[in-house]
Amino acid sequence: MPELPEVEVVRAGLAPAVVGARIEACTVLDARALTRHAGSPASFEQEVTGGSIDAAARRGKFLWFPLRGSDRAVVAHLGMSGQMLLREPGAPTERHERIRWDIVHPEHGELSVLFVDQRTFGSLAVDDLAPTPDGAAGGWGTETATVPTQVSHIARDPLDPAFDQGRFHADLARRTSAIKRILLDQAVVSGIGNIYADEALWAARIHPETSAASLSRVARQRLLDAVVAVMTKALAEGGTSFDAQYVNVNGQAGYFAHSLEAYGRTGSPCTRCGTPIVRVAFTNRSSHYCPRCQRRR
DNA sequence: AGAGCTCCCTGTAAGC
DNA sequence: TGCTTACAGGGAGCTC
Repeated sequence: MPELPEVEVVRAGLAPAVVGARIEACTVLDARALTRHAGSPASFEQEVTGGSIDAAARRGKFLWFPLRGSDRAVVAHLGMSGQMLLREPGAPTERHERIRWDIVHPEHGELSVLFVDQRTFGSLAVDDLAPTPDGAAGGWGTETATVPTQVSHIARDPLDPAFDQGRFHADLARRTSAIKRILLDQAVVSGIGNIYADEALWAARIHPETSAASLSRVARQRLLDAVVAVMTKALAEGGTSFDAQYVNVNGQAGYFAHSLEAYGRTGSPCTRCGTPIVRVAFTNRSSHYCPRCQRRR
């Protein structure tokens, strides 16, 4: 499932191909990919066609592509199964392809950008860009201090140079919910999904059901450091280089799977203490943790 | 405002 | 073997 490291791999893979490119044609194959778009599929196609992409930006799990001279951007969220793929022009339709752009890049020539999404939780939309309240760049991949209105409520992610550590500490100290729920709240800290939440809690030796407010400042910082460490490591292992001939930008997870310590390791020994990792239900999801290293307080 | 729940969707895998 | 059910889960939106 694409979380921050996977989405960043997609952003970094797309950037050399799409920044500076002009969208010559846009085809919506499935309107369900436009659930966040305010207008009709025809209006999406019309507005995107002819647009030139100025940047490939990301905050948390959201991507956006500012359109030149318009104060508007195409916003993309991959949901659970979304992919953005680069293909040669005229490439056959993918099984779950929802939207396609035919672009022309001044250096790389013609390419197709495919939005493919099996479970349709992802979407594209055209949205207004609004100034950031803190005046810093909107996210990775852009120096412009704007962010799409759909993304404005999303907190900066922990890898963002303008991430507000003080606000992170204050939010955790104030919230009484389980720390895992708070980690997954994109308005508190963005980019974390179920996998990296479990990994960071394991690394910081914190039980997922611990009340956020009960954590000491030291524990909060240890957790934040763990989030940064696990995401940085995942990103480094997933980094891919741009291939001008045939670019395959793949949003699927899995490359980091061999490094996982908690997620998906139910019954396997904790690599720190040997105790079997347990799995418990958690708000329609699962939590994986070591019952010995991550004692409930 | 915060907490906690449902819903959206499809493919895979486990269970009977 | 074939059907049914559980499960994966991001984030909007709802109620209390």
